[in-house]
Amino acid sequence: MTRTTVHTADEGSTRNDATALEPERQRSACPECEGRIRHDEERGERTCQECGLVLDTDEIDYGPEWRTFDDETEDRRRVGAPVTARRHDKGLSTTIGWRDEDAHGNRLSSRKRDQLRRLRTWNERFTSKNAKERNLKQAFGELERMASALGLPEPCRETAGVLYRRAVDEDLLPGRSIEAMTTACLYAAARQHGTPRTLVALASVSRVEKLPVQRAYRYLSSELGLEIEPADPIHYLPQYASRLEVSDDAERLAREILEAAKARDLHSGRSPAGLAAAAIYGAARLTNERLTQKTIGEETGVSSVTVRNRYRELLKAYDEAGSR
DNA sequence: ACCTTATTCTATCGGAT
DNA sequence: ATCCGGTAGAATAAGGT
Repeated sequence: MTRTTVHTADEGSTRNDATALEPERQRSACPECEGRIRHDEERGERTCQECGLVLDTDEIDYGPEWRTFDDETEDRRRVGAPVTARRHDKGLSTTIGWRDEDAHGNRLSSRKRDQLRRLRTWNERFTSKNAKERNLKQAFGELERMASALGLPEPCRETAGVLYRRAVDEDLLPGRSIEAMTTACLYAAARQHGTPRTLVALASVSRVEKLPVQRAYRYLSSELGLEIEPADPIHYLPQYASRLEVSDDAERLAREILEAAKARDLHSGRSPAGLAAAAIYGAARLTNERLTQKTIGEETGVSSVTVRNRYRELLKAYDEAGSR
C-alpha cells in the first residue's frame, strides 16, 4: 500500500517521503522548515524567512537594567517599558489611565480633568491613527485571548503575532475576517512550536467557525509559503495524557509505541491526533489502566472507530519492534 | 469551482466480559 | 449492562484540473 505525500491543513497527515535532513544546513536553517533564517537586528529577533517561526526574541534585553546609573535616586530604569511584537505599537506608545486622579490617588481639579480628557482623545487618535493599526490592535488582543484559553506558551504567541503581521503586510486580509486569520495564525504557530492543537480545538475558542479558519489557514500557508510539517503525534500525548489522567508509565509507553510506529512508517496519511489517542489507549491497556474507547473519544475528539483501527496497528508494530 | 482519492466519523450490531 | 471489534455509508480533507 503506497500512500502518496499528504499535507493536510487540518491535523496534518504524516509524510511517506521523509526526506533526510542534510547535515550541512544545520545551523543556518530553520528547524521546522529548513528555510533561511533572517536576522533582524532592529528587533533583536531571528526569524525564519519561509515560515515565520521565531527562533529567539529579545536577544537584546529590553527590560529594566538591574543596576542604577543615578546615584541620587536609586532609580534602576533607564527608559520605558519593554517592547514586544504582540502590542500593535510594540508597547511603545503612551498610555493614559482612565482615572481622574493623580499618582497618589487624589482627585484632580476640574480644569485638570478637562485637560486630561482632551489628552486622552488626542492620544487615542494618534495611537490608533489608521485602520491598519486598529486592525493589529484587535488581532493581537484576540491572539492573546485564544492562546491563553488553549494554554499555549509565550514563543508560540510571538510567532502567531509575527505571522499575522506578515499576513497584513502581504495584504492577505481584505475579504476575510480578522478573527479567522488570527485563529489560523495561532494554529500555524502552535504547530510550528511542537505544541499543536487540533483545528477543532482552535475553532472552539475562536469567534468563528472551523471552515473559515481552515480557509484562512490554507490561504495563509500558500501565500506565505509556510511549509509546515504534519504535526508529530507525540506532541499530542502530554495534553491527552493529562486530560485522561493516565499514569506517567502509560504516557511513556505511549511514546515508545509511537516511536516504533514512526520507524515503520505507520504515520503516513493518518491523523496525528488519532494516532496519539490510540497510543494512549494501547498503553493504558498494557498497563492495565481502565480506559474505554468511548472516554478517549470524548476527551480527545477522536472517534472510537479510529482509536480501534489505529491501536491495533500500533500494537502490532510495537510487538514486532520489541521482538527483535 | 469541481472531481478524485484516502481517511475519519456516525450509526449500528453481534459477541464477550 | 457495558465494553469491544467490525462494517457500511456519509462526510471530510487535500490535490489536481
